[in-house]
Amino acid sequence: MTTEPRTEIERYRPNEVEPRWRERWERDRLYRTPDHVDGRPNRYHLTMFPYTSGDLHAGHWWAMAPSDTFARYYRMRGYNVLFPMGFDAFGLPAENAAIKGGAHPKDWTDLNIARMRGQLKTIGTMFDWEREVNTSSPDYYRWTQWWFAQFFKHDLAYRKHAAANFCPSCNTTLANEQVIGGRCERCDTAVEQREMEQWFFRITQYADELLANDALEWPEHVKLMQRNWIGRSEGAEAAFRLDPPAPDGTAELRVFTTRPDTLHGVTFMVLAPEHPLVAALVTPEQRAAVDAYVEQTRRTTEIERQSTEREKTGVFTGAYCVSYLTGERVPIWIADYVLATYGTGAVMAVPAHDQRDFEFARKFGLPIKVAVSPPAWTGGELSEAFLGNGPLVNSGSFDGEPSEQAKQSITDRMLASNRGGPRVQYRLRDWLISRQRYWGAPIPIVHCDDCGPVVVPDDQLPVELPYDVEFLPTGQSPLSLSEAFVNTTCPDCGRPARRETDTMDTFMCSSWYFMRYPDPHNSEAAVSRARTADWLPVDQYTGGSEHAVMHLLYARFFYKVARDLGIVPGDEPFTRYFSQGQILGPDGRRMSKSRGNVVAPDDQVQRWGADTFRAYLMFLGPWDQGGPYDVDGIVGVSRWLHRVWTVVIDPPALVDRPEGDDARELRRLVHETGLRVTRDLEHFAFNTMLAALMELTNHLQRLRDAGEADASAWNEAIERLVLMLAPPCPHVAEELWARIGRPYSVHQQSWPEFDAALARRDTIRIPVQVNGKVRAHIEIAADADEATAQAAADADERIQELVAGKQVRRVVYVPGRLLNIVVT
RNA sequence: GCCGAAGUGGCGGAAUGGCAGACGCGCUGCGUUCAGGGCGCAGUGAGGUUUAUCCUCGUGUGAGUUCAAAUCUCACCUUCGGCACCA
Repeated sequence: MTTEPRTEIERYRPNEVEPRWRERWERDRLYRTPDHVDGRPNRYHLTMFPYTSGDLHAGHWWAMAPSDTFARYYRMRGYNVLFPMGFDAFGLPAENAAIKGGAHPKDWTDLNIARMRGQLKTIGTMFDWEREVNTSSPDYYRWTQWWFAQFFKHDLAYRKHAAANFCPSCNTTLANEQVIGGRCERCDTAVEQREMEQWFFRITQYADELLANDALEWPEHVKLMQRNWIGRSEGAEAAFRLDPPAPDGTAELRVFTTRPDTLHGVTFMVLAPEHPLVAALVTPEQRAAVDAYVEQTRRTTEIERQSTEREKTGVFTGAYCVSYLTGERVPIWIADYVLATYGTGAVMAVPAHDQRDFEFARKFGLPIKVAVSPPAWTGGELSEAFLGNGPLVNSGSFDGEPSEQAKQSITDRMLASNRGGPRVQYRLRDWLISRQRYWGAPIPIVHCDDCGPVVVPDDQLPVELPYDVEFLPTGQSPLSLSEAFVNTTCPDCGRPARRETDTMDTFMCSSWYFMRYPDPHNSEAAVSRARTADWLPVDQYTGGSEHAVMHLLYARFFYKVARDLGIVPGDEPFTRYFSQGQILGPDGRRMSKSRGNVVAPDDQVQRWGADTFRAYLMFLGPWDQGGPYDVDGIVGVSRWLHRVWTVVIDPPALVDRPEGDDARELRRLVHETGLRVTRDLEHFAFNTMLAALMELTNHLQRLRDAGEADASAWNEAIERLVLMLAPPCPHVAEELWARIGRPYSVHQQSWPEFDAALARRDTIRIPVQVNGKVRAHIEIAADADEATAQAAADADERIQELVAGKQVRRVVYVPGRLLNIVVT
């Protein structure tokens, strides 16, 4: 292949092009988003804001480059797209950095924000920085506190005792992350569970509504995970009479069961070791064993406890109870497979029909009594629990009833005698929002000896986080050491009172930030009705799959509360959600500094340019899957952009030959590519979108090397290529747009229209199969009918050979796809 | 353990019932005075021999449905995400 000698052309220099355009865009406020633009409908795109952990890493680019590409595409489609950014700035790492001897959490965080904002700008996103939010700023957390007050006023916040991890040596509460194998990560001391009074939000009140997520345009697996997390189950609550009554006077024990039909198979009861009745019920002889077991349970994580494969453990309390329905007296045990946080914290054990109860009964020699007959059961011993349905046996007057019916009739009987009744139970628990930490929004409550807990009035918010506070672990929330903070007066009665010293879970800050962007500087309201009506709900949310359950569930909860307050439209915050996978280090493991596998985006940008890095991240693979970052492959994308540069600024000789085969094929390919790119963009298939653009570029390169091309087809191809390049690679697209003499800015142009009729091929090549194996190919008209295809196949020598002397059983013709001849 | 997802060349991946391996990396060969992580052309899943527009095998493992399975069904294995105080 000989190439005509050419004069030296100007090279593509991303590090010259990119900063120049970013400065221009910023100077022109190109990405400022007004609340209304005539003729452009509003559309709200949102990508999860980052935690202010320090430097931006490749994962941030992985999250933001595709979502920016998507937002830019919609901007070109004629929408007024809001695409804001901010910082999730409260949290444990800031405090850890401070304790390690670094800066104050606020200084550390502010420094990180400044650095990250600068780095984020180098991605070349269309974020409207005039709407930035920072959850640790008093202007923001004032309103987080306002939210708490709303929950409090609407009886959605309450206090109760709850356990927290506590390190007796460091004298501080620990996050789950800080507990390694039951020990403190800093000093290796065994971690205890310490009970304290904490605040909860009644998310369970919205459980049924949160469960109804069918209509959301979210990935099905995310909706499924949320439904399983909420875990609705219907069953019954049943009361049992304590015999004798507990020394504290308690007369009944209540349990939740999904199998009231098996009530006659109950042979013992099991309480969670933390159950409040345990201390009262235990007999003196059993006390030592029970105390030891309770202590042991405190050191076991909930995940371990739920393992169905673990050897069952437990201790007899010495107490008994009697079933109101059967009159049978059964022993009461405690075991860690029963969780205090689910149901009533107690179960009626039916070893014949529950595998965990079965294993427990086997181990401790407790009786196993069949209440539902397995198929063809002859009264023998079971080798495992029978979980199915069947006719009741050993169940008195209920004998013979099918279990589905017996569930109802036994529940009815309990209800009639006021000994229980139907009950719906959720796996979802109320949301514990108290944190015994410094770097969070203070809970706006004042404790008054006379008035009890009083919420701080709105006009006294924010309750400011004091700067000068000792964070060293003292066994108390750091805020409790600040006399100036703690001592106040009761907003109701004016007498001396003490402030709440716990702060709020940072998930609260991130549960409403998307409602703030529409009016981020409003000093009169957290969210203003007028602006939320303009923008909410979010049309497209994107973010990491690790947030698929908790963050998204909390945000939906907040939104429903906001709806009930009348401040947002609709019932759901995120109409569409796309969950991206996680980018891993080159070694296939999660990027972390300690592993030394962090891909620093700044280095990549310095070396290759932001557009190349953006495109490479999108080219790596499907966005919802994530995967390892292969450092070497980026050169391919770099080469591609250099090729694009070359074909645009140094075209072949342009001639007037619009009806030539080359021109027709180029035009066809441009429209085919455009349709592929458009479809792929709308499906978040950025990798195949870029592959399609590469194919078009390669074709243009071949035409360029051939020396000449039809002017109209070439110019149309180049213009559309640059327009399609604008969302994924905004800088180089802007530069090339200017170089082909088009008016600034490419980002204010419309997405081109592509025509399926122009993209169609006249003739196609399809495979001919014999018995499902490809044996030949035929060239036929794209819309050929079966007879035509059959005739073309019959004309093929190989097909003739393979079919000769055989019986044709069937011919399958899929137009445009294949012809399959089935012979015997 | 429970809930969810994913397993395809040396590597990232494409194909979502219809030609497995698009696009790219890497590698091999050829060409090019190519100093700026060059450029162009050809080849590149494994095996076979009659070297072809050929044959056989091949998408984690095992079974099944279908004219046709990477794709659907069942069972299993492995890896990843979440499990309520990391965010």
